[in-house]
Amino acid sequence: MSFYLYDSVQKEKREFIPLAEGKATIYVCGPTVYDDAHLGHARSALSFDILKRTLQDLGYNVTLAKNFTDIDDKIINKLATSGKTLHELTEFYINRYLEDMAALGVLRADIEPKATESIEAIEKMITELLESDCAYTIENGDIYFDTSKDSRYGSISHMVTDDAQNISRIEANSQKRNPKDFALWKACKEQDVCFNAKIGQGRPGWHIECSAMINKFFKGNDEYCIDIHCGGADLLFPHHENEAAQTRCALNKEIAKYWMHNGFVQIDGEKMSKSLGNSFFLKDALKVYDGELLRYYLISVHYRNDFNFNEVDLQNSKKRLDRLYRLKKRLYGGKVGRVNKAFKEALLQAMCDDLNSSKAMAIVDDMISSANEQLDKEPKNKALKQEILGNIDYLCQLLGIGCKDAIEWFQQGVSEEEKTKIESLIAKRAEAKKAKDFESADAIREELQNMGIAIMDMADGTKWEKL
RNA sequence: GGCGGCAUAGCCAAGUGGCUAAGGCAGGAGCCUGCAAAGCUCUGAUCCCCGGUUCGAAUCCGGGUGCCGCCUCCA
Repeated sequence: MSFYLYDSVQKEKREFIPLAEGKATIYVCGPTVYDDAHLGHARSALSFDILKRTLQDLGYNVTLAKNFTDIDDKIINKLATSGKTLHELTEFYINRYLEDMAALGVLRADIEPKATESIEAIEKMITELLESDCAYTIENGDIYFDTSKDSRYGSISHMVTDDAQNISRIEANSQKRNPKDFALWKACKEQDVCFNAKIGQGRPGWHIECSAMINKFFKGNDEYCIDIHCGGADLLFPHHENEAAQTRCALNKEIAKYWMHNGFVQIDGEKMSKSLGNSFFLKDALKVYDGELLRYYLISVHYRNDFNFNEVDLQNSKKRLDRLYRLKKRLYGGKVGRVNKAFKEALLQAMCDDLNSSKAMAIVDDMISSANEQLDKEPKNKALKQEILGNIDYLCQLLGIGCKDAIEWFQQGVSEEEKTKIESLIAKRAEAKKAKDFESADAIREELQNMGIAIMDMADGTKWEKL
């Protein structure tokens, strides 16, 4: 089965043909670690997590790198008030990021490079750029990239290079050769964090990190460094344009063969930003909602579309995901068999079409309905039960959905004490039912309802769920 | 000012030239149930507007309207 992805540079779906047969190299632009991760970080991480899972399922040996930008203006600003060292501060947020991603079921990257641990590679690349006159040093010691030296500058984002037409908000800097030139290295100034380097004491600019780290960790071939370069839609310009330019000038090849960009997350139809006061930290969302539910909700919309996060749709997703767990609960404790071939093919086929997770989820819904229907007809069919559990198992592997324990899923946030009480009320109700005292039975059901517990009488006894 | 994206039933959301426009939530009907719940079945849209191309368009082209993003740090 071939994998097709929408290349956001060529603006069309392209068949994935890797640089090296059987291997896939992916680089995802990760977070700048000066604060907790928000829903946008989650969306990006999830988009490329399902990319990795799909390629793995197709048999590719996938190497995914996701960087941490751990030196940057915002981090330095935060340092002043935090009382921490740079390393303490960034480690703190890196760990919190990783915790959140784990809760969402995002697989750990194979390589997690940090800018501060790649100074040598960065310095080497800047030196090469200086030697070929693609970079220049200004009076204060800052080193800039000369965008005019790259004839293909603009080919990634398709932004026009004629600055007369482009009312840019780029600060005028008389020492820059071209308005679009950007800093590769920022020379040490007061109260700055500095690294010792032959190119002068200072710290790297944002764009050079990614280019240097990709070159450090991936060999690529004569034409490209890696297969797929991923990131948020906002990174296309200038970040990815600049990455590509540096790599062309320093290494004489393209940084990536394919580019993928995920769409934005809005909150209730508005852009998420601190100034609007609607920043939605994952940590806060995870206090209220299960990580797998957030995952399910966030991948229910195709990764390239914008995503409008809101409570109503999230609750809709909860109900939808509950259906899957009810099916899993129905087969609780059973042996997990092999996945149904047609189901697997259909799911994978959907994912191979530029990660159509939305379609994949519709296929899952169909599987759930038909499984319930068959189970109604043949409640004792062991092979059937095993296959359904096999399907759910595969779903967990491919999409990271349906991985949790089905009983626990419906009992989240219920204490042991409450559970005992619920069980005893259910036992009481069973007695009342047996004695045909439906009035008492219904009263107990209402009492449970008021506790936020829904019950359902099944063939093998009464089951309950936390609403 | 430059560049780009989106507009599908009450809501969310697939589909990008051709069989009955996926799927979910909400709503309606039925089966099941002591009654419910859960589960199953049935039930809903000429695809923002106007032109054009085509035997045929939600899907392609042109023009509107509306929303959003990038051009400054941003996933």
